[in-house]
This record gives sequence, structure tokens and C-alpha cells, in this order.
Amino acid sequence: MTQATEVLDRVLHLATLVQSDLARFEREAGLTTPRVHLLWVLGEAGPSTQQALARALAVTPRNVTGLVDGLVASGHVTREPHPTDRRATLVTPTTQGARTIRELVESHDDLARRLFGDVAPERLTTFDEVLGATVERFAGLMAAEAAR
Amino acid sequence: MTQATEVLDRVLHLATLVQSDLARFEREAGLTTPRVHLLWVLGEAGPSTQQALARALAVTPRNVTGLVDGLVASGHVTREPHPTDRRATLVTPTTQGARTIRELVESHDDLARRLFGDVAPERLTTFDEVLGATVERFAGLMAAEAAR
DNA sequence: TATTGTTATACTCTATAACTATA
DNA sequence: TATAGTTATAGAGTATAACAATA
Repeated sequence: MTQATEVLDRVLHLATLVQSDLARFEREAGLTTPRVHLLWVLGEAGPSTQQALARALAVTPRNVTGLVDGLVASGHVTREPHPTDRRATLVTPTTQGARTIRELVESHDDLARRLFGDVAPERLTTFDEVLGATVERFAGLMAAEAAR
Repeated sequence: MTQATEVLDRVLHLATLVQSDLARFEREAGLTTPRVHLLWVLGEAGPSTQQALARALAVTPRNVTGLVDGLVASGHVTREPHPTDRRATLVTPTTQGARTIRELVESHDDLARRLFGDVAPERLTTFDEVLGATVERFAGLMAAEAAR
């Protein structure tokens, strides 16, 4: 196995570990990955139409209906009327939903601190630079694929 | 946002990009993520009982029944009798399944090469060392959680 | 005419519980 | 008695297609 493959495998391993940390959060909150993802988007974008959520999550509008139904049932969001467009609804976090979103962000930051907080700055910078260059290289590959 | 959080976000971003590359493979092969995962395990372990697959995939035996049903229907694996235990079946790749597994490994290696192949060795080494130390730190965190 | 969201339908992945055949 | 796999049942996530209300 080449070094490049070993490094990729380690990146994927780290990703599965982070995923397992998120799974713990989901278990404790009684939520699922797609619902947490939706809450995360709400936290970043604020109250949103279901169309906007469908685009952000890269799923169909029909799918968002189901996710929002579940989050309404669990008390995390409500459907509010859109102020100017009577077709649309604004999915809005409840008090409980807002608390969950805050806890999610805190959990994420806490994990980051525990994982990278005490890495020597110059090594972390090298790490981050290689990571950034890799992400850019990937974007190039994807663009080439799409143009094919 | 702290530097640690930015780095974690970039790791997750890279992970989603790699995931999208896998999704392309799945689309072209007419497969799903859990089925590809099962094929990957078969590629590493060789013909396996469904119990062994359930453990390797961390799902219930019932779930493996469904995944194997799908892969039998698509012509990627067969259920062969276990040579010594008549209760068990050996899930075995077909010629087509073996070809898919080879393509999967090649696609993975190819991606690794394109992502990391031309990074300067000393920078890649630093990258990998930080990555390895992070994974170890994570294992410690998880163990502490489990003991709690 | 186009857009927003829902109803109808279907498939995949996932789980628990009960059951059959075999060890 | 324990183990391997399946049947029965249920819920979540995903999709496409057709539809109603509104823009």
C-alpha cells in the first residue's frame, strides 16, 4: 500500500471517529443524523423555507416535509407562516430546538479543542495547509468530472 | 472561531468530498453505500458468514440478510454452503462482484494518489503524524466516555 | 406559467422479537 | 442450550409523480 493510500485511510478513520462522536450526541438528544443536519443548517441560516432547506441539504422538498414533521413532533421546530409568501412556511427553532443547536455547536467546538487544541502551532499550520491544498485539488478533480 | 474548529471543519469537508467520490462510484455501479461496504469487507476478509459480516459492519444479522439479498439479486455475490457448519452460509463474490471489488480498490487508490501523491514527502509526513496523534487522542477520549 | 408544499407510492436501511434448523 | 439465518413487523430516510394553493 502506498503512503498516499495510508494517509487517505487515516483521514477516513478520523472521519468515522468524528461521526461516532456525533452519533453519541444524537443518541442523547433523541435525534437522527438528517434531523441534526437540518438543525445545524437552521443554526447557520436562521428560519428558512423548506425549499431553502432542501437545497442546503441536497435532498428533495418532499424529504424535507418528513424531516420537519419529525422535528415538529419532537418539539424542536415549528412551521411559521412566511411574512410575504403565503405558499411558503418558515421552519423556526423552538426554545428547545435553539438549545439543541447551541449544544451541537458547543459539542463540535469542544471536540475540535480536544483533538487539535494542544498540537504545536507550526505543525498544525502545516497540517492545515496540506489539508487546504488537498481540498482545492479535490475541487479541481470534481470540476473535471462534471465537465466530462 | 478557533483554529482548532477551522481545522476540524476542513477535515470534515474533505471527508464529505471523499464521500461524494464514493457516491459517484456507487451510482455508476448501481450500488448503495451499505452494499459497497459489505463488498469491501468481502474483499478484505474473503468469503464470510453473515454473522461475521454483521460484526464487521456493526449491524444486526437481520440487516445482513437484506443486504445480501440485494447483492444476490444484482449478481454480485452468491450464498454458498459452509463446508462444516450446515447452519451457516458463505457469502461469496461472483465474477462480477470480484470485478466490482477490484474497481473499488483501484478507485480508492487512484483517489489517494491524486489527493496526496504530489505533496512534498516531509510535509506529508508531518500531516500524517498529526493525523495519527489525533486519532490516538480520539481513542483515549472514547475510552474515557465508555468507562463513564 | 412557475413555485411551495403535500399526498400517494415505493424502495432501502435499520431495529427488535419470534421462529426453524443445526451445533 | 447456544448459534446461524429467516419471517414478521415497524420506523426513518430517500426518491418520483401528481396535485392544490399561491405567486
